[in-house]
Amino acid sequence: MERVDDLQDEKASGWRQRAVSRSLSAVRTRAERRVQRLLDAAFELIDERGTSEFTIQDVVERSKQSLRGFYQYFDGKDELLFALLEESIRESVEDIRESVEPESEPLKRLRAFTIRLHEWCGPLGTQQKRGAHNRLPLSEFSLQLAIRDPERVAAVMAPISRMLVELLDAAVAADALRATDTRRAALLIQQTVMYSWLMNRLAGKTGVQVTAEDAWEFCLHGLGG
Amino acid sequence: MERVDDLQDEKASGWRQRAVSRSLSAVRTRAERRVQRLLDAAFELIDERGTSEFTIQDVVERSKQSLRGFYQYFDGKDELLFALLEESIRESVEDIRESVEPESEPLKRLRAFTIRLHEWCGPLGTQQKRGAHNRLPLSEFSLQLAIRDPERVAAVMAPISRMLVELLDAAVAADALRATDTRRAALLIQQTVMYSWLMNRLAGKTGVQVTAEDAWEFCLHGLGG
DNA sequence: AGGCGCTGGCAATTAGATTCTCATTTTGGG
DNA sequence: CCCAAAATGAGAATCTAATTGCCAGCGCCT
Repeated sequence: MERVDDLQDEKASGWRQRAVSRSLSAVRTRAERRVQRLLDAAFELIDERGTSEFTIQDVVERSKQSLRGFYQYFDGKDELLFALLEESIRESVEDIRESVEPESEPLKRLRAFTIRLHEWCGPLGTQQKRGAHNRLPLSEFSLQLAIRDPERVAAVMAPISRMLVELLDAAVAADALRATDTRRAALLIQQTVMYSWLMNRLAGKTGVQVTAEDAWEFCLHGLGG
Repeated sequence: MERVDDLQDEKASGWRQRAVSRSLSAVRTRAERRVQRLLDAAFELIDERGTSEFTIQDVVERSKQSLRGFYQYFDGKDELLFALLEESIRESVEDIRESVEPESEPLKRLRAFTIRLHEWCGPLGTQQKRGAHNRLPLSEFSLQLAIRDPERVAAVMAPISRMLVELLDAAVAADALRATDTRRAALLIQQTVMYSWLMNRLAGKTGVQVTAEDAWEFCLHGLGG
């Protein structure tokens, strides 16, 4: 399905481009629309049901496609999930970057990153952002996927990890923080921030909750700030 | 492995009661032996395969029971999983307590707790403990179960949480630590320590790993020690 | 026009969990 | 020791959801 003469053109930037041949532009357009519909349908289901447990059938029906079609584009359910996760992380990275940019001091930048990331991973606060998706279900499956395919998840989350390491390096360089290994520090921060919703859920009705601020304070001092 | 009979009198754990309460005292002994066999078989499978993904069939065959029998004692697979988790946590609490007792200073006690808990939740180190089970698969479970039934998991982990809060309260009382809310602090510590194996797995081959020591330092400073 | 890949619609297959049925065995009471 | 009720064992049947297979149109490219 891939033609040699297509490869000499501009460098493709994402999986979307590489996935479909350009010589068959009409087919490609159709295919992309199709894939997009599947993704949209899946997102809708997640938002509506507040859970990541939909069936392929649901997705197919909602998107008015056929099972046959689904398996034409995705090797299986996991592939769909990864695609959703990738898409979602793309959005969040963009959003977080916007949130970090206006700050100039290394520590404030790091703080902005932390707080925003926390918001992205947890349940929607009272202040719903634009037409953003309900991200909790996605966090849930990132957890499940991390258990059965950690490398894949790591790859998908790489953009976030990279940004975090950069911010940490900057902070260390500016002497605002001391950390022997920023990558290790990044792991600790990610864990604390991205999955605090899990512990909050476990805490349940006891009323104790770890807020974005709490998480930030904990990380900051934890790294000796 | 045949240490079941003496449980008849002492206070049985939650799942044990639930599982056996249906049949009354006479059959009880037999029933308990049966339940125990199922649990042993499940533990064996987990240890051998290093994963928590066995089928009920496997368990039934290994324990020389029948499906009928399995469902007589457990309402479903989740019940079995919870039973295993409960059992495993019982062991760990015991072990952690032994590890904490010899220490007298509040901070050292807290440290002992943290380090030991970390060892319990992660992959087996080079120093295998007694006939201890491979606990990583169980940690994986606990994570999955925490996603679909958080309250239940919270209940099962309560003994650990309680111990931690006590240690924290003691440390705060001794002025060795300042924390506005020890329960919140407990959540953060649990999260950092119990699930660092997940992040380590995500870090994968990059070589960066969070050790028990790292986790402890992070928590200690994070809480302002 | 003709061929071929893309598609829709569906039946078939697979894997596991959970239930059901029936023949046997065990238990408790007389 | 004998019987009715409860407990079991074996294995078939049912169910859910994912994944594949099959076949007949349809539209695009040459």
